[in-house]
Amino acid sequence: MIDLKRLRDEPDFRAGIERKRVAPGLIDDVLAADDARRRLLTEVEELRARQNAASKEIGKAAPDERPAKIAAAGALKDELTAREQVLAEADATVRDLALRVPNPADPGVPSGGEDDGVVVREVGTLPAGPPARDHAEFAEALGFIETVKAVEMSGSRFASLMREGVLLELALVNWVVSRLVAEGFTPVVPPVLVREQAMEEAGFFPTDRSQVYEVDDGELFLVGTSEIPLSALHRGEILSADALPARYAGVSSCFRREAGTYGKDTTGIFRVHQFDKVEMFVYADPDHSDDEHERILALEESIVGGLGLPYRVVNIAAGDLGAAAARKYDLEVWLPSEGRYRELTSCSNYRDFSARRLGTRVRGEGGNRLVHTLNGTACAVGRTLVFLWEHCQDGDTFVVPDVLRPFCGFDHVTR
RNA sequence: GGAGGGAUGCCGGAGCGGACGAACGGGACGGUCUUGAAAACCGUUGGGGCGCGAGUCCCCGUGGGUUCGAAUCCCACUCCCUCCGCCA
Repeated sequence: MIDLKRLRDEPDFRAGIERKRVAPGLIDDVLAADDARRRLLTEVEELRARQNAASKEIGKAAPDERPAKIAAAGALKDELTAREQVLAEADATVRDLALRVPNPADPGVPSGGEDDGVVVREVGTLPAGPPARDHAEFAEALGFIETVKAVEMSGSRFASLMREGVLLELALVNWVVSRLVAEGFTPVVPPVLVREQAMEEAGFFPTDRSQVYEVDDGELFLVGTSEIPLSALHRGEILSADALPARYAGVSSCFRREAGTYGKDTTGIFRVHQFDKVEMFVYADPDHSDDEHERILALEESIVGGLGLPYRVVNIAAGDLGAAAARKYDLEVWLPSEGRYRELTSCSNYRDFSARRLGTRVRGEGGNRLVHTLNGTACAVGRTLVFLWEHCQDGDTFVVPDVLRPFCGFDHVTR
């Protein structure tokens, strides 16, 4: 959620919001509603102060004076109750509006939408042409995935990973996690079922509710990313300054309904309802979150680059950032069968947007401040396999990238 | 799944419906003393909102309720503990 005080006081803050797609008038509506709310608040608090004082006197008063004083206090109370109701409505109005206001885009973020991201750099050499077989065909042929029975039992966008495909998945997870541990990340296998409250506090509800699977009559929800449980790790806490940065590496299955993607990426496992992912999540000191962001980006690059995949880094434009991110980089990898770059990983700086609802702060000299939170994909396993299967094959043979060989125990697969 | 007990500040632990944002102990921090340290002694020590400020309001697991007044009474929920049953 947004900082209303900054929205009120800092023109740049407002400008950053307006660079995202916001309903016209929303910002003015929030400000007006907040103004009304604060006026009511002052009024109610004055009434409360009088009511408190009146009640206190009753306690001290002589027994014969009490009935009159209780009557007077009762009258005050009725007035207070009425005003409190108006205040509660004003509160709700402000909250509803405020929740719709996105985090402002950073000054360094390009303006525009989906097509206006700026390519920061391109790394690696692109293959001359398309692969002998696309990832779906190749992986089916070599027995790495099974889709027919998976679709029969679970529906479209489900697949089984099989044989060496499984060993490759485990190798990827192992390699990536061990790298992150070496970088100071604490590995976590979190719950993938969470309560509605966790979804709300992580900022996924109500916006992305339609993308989420419900379980147990709506008691629990399957997470679409371990960002959700990782963000809950310090909810409501005031961390000591030396606890930051706190870096976590979540390993989990992720579940997404992929509503509204009918017809997109229908073959293979590029886009599925269930996949495994290693996710980075960092709680950072507000003064150093930009450094952390660059650090996460560098890690993502070294992982994708380490696998030998040609990629480019895109500085995502304001309109494409989503509500929470102030800045976001995507790593797009060349997909030979489509002859274009497709998103593999990304990393975002949420600043204090998410921490405000989570209530995660740092203890500091001049008072406690909200932490900044950042997240980034270390390895979206299934999709990484897609790229590897297209880049490291000749039609019948899959060649394992060097870095994974110690983790999977073979260097190629032929069928 | 059934039966009972509990949730208070960094920790432990009190708290007849009015004097409680909360005793007391421990810890931590600052100071005195000391060559240094320990001990002893003195002091400080929760969070949040609104307001230029004086100040004021809110928070004793969470959400409601009763009352002039709730940490204290009532209801619901969550979590923890004990016992029984079941179980990878």
